[in-house]
Amino acid sequence: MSSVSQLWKIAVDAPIKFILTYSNKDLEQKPEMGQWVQVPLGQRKVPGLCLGPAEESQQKETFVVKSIHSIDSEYPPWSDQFLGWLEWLSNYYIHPPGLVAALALPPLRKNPKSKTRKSAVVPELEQENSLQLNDEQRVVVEKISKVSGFSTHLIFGVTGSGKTEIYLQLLEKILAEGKTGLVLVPEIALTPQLIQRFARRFGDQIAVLHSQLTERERTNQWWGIVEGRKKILIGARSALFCPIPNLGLIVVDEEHEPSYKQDEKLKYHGRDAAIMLGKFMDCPVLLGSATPSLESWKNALEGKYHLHQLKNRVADRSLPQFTVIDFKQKNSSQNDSQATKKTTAPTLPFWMSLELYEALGQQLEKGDQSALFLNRRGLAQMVVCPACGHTRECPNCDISLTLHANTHLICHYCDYHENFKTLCPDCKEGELKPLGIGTELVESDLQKLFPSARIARADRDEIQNRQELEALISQMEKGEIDFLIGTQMIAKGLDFPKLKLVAFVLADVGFNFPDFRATERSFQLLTQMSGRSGRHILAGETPGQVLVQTYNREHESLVRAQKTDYVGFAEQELLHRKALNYPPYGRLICFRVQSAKLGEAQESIKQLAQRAQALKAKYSAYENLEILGPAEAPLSRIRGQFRFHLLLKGAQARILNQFSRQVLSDEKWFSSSVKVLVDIDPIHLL
DNA sequence: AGCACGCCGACT
DNA sequence: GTCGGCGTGCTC
Repeated sequence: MSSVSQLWKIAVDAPIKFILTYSNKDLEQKPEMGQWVQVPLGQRKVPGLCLGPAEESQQKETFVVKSIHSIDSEYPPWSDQFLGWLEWLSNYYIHPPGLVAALALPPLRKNPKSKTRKSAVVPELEQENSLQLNDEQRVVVEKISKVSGFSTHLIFGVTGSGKTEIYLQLLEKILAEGKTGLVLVPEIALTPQLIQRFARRFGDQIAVLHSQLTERERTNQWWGIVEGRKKILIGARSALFCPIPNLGLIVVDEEHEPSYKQDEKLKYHGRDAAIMLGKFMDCPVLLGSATPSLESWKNALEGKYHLHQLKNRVADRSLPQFTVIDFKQKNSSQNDSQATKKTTAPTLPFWMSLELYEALGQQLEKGDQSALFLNRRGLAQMVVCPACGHTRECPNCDISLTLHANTHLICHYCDYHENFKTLCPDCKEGELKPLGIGTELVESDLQKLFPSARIARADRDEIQNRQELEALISQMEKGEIDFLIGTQMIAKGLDFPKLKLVAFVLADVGFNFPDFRATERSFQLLTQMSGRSGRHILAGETPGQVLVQTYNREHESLVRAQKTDYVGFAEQELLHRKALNYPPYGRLICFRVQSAKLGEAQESIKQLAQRAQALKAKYSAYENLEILGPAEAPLSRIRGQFRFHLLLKGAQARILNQFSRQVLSDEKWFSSSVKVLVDIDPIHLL
């Protein structure tokens, strides 16, 4: 037993707001800062991260200090910098320190006789040398490789301008210096195509982490990095939590992607957390996007980030031709135009313009591929009784049920589903009629119009996992698909040489979202999806096509996307944000209260708001802070939980954070049947 | 997150 | 009578 018993700060793997104190009296050796230990907690034993010695004076009399059970020697001690980053996450996002720390552990114990079995996670491929850079790319690589220590760089370049090659060459330089690299990619863009590209360049120095690996695969990849056998980690946002030794560069590709924000548990933003990690590790951080988030764009304009612009597509590739089809006009003149063309065109479904029909026919004739984008799943958005107006709604959620396959009504927010019966259950007279449009309807209508076409659909119903997505990608590559219909899923990272027409079935779906970021997101989606069309067509050849069907031809996002004018779009949108003090000017924190009992949820949000108002009135530091609400959440009930929220808006993140802690400091205010959730820098307010 | 405790409905 | 459903509370 050690001669002197000391006290230690331990972040335990349990949802406890505080860092607990344990002694080392039962240990042979003292623990080290950054080491994992096993500690008794209540009736059980849990892992805990040692954050260093605790001062005796801090000790309260209200509890009996227990002793650390054992030191877990499986893991090397975490570095001070990495501990600092974990602590920052816990403080900034107001999340229990031990739960943040636990994210940095692999899912399984090390396999003692792990024969470093050749994993299929990273394919073995013949290595390729780096490509010749064009002048623009070379300037960026040179500038970034000159800086040392922490700095943030925004690489703003259109689709096809060669951002990935810049990442690859900078990573090569980092490897040559004996350091390691981290590349973050949105989960959906982490395709075999992308992994192969890295594997061809870096061979077996690559490790990959994403949610679809098995726990054993993830554990093995984790150790490959931690033990230094692998030098570059490519992964979704959670790869940030791998304690990479000797980190020299962090890349965040498609930094504008909303999926970088985790919206449960620790609600961190992968891009922001990556920048902080770069700060703690003192290494450069690269953000890349063709449509930067307004947050990053503003930081670049203000000189907080270095801005690197790529204006040209590599190898002289051409931009697609972008046509907008105005449905408002269409509906008044369609009868005429169809009358004249009656001999050639069949009666078209309501969602399809003659232009789209003809363009699709041409693509089919040429043997080229087309993609139809619609951000809505199912056959019909809702079913309505024409006799009494009844709509089928989810019994657990505040939402109408979506019709699928003409047989099932499904709730898109919980797993509720029921058989579709046409007789109205309310008035027992009318027949429920499908209303609205979804990907299933597009698919079935298309098949009727083009019986010979090979059609595939890519949405959450059709593509359930990575294997299915990979199968679809390979079908597209082999040219076995003529028309690809899809949601968001087909907008990211896919690159098909024969895809020469991209159509937006109804762009308006994105415009009317009740969220201050709706315009930004629409612009990003339009631009991103357009970039999929004719990626490999050279200047001078017939360019790819983009067709956008809309009722709102003048929508800011559409007008700017058509002109490929990001800078103009950003300037305009920043003015709107500034006027309302929304991000990136003001900062937001969203409190959400939820309970199965309506009354308790209402009562709690009221008390929360009152407490917030009282605090604001009491301290002058808070006088410029806005308290919006309380209000019913736009989706007022999900999975049987009633939801209310309160939005805080302020100029400084630090003040907002402090305010939120004070508001939450006594949760005794709420009955324990209600849950209070805090979302720092929320991305969507639903 | 677990795990215990405690309070109500169903069954050998 | 007890078994076990889950709502509630606590963890140095």
